[in-house]
Amino acid sequence: MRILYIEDEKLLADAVKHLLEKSDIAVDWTDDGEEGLRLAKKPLYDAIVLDIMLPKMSGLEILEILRKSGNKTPIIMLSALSEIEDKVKGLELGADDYLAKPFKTSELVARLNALNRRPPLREEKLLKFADLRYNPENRTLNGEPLTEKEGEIIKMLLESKDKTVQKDYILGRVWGGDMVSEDNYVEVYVSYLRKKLKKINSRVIIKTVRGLGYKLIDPEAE
Amino acid sequence: MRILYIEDEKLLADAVKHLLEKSDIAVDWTDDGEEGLRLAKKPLYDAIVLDIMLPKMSGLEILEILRKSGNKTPIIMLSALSEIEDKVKGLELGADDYLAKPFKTSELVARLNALNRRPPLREEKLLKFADLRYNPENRTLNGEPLTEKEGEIIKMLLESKDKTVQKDYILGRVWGGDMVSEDNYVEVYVSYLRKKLKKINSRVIIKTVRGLGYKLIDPEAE
DNA sequence: GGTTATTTTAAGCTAATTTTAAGGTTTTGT
DNA sequence: ACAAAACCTTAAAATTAGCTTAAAATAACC
Repeated sequence: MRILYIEDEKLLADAVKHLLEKSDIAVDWTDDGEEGLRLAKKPLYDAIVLDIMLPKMSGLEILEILRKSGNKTPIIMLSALSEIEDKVKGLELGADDYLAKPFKTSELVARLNALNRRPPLREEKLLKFADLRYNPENRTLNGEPLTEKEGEIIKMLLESKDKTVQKDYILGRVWGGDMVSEDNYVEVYVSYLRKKLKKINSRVIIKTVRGLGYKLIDPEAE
Repeated sequence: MRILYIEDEKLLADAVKHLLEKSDIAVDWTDDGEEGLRLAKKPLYDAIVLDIMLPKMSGLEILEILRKSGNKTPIIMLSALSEIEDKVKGLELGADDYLAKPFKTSELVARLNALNRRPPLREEKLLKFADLRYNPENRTLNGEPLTEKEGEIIKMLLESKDKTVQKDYILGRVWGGDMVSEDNYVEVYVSYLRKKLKKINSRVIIKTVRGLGYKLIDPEAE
């Protein structure tokens, strides 16, 4: 197991690092919040141990930024016993566990192991509309695999529910900005998507809004 | 039931042996760590009761050697109440239970019986999916030995069950963070893994999700 | 220090996806 | 109704991602 340890008390950090390494846990340590955040973004760690009081950038800030960017690495917060408020805040922001200082290293080891025994609990973020379920994780629409462009487009349509998505907007988002504006790209892929909707027997149709773009329609609604 | 009891306090050992035998538990006793290890390797015992403080070789060492060699005999650790660190370490190394000295023999009897009623806790460390069993302890997939990288990758796939694991994520975790991004590493090893899946006649296939990563599929599910 | 196992590098190959292009259909304005 | 514009569909060509192998480099082992 490899963890990132962000802590500004060097003496404590050294001791903890040493003890964790005896328990076969590799530790990368930094005393700097910004540096910590940079490292934390790499998909390298099984867990992050995060002190709340840090120079430059507080542990809570780091936690918040990571979670908002979709990072789901298990995080254990550390802080002085008094800072109860922080505990609540931390767990709210998506920390996985909390340990008050001073703590026994064995306790930390036990919690790290506990965290990593259970699989990382990332929630399913399925996009839904009528009888459609799009899973961006593996790019499947009701089980049917989509290509990258197909996926991008259906995602935009699903995110807008039954609002119209402009063709130019799709073009810009899916094919970089400086396209030699080829509306036909979008048309080709909408055509492919319609074929796949038929294939999976969905009742949803992609309606063309002439001059504007496309929108999803559920004929059974209304 | 027959157990191996490794304990250097002869007086205590005699008493415990006597009492256990009255509860219909056969006891082989040794006061020597090395001798104990030799005996423990025989597939002869339903359980091993292991004192931590031993001459020549500590109980934790014995435990570690046994578990690393794949031995799954249930083990109960004994130690003085104070040695809390040892408790954590012991359970981590794969001990099945822990008893602080001094203890009541009836308590030991109860725990031995409990251990032999439930299947060895060890099982849970195996990663399973369909007909696959991966043992990270000795890095074998249904008995077939894997290399380190192969093991890391199959572990990640197994931990994610049938979710897609991104190629970049694998790259980051298996080959350090700042790689000269070589997707081909992952491709080569996935290829090796597929060869091994065929070799062990598993029905599981590693499906490619183009542009994203890989996931395990059990064709017999669905 | 030599042998074996593992990892990295590289290259040719295959298959999937994307782009291009052309001909057909529908809609809209006059 | 007719022409023009917008859109649809399809298939082929082009491109890209991924697969597989084998050889070279490195690490592990005795």
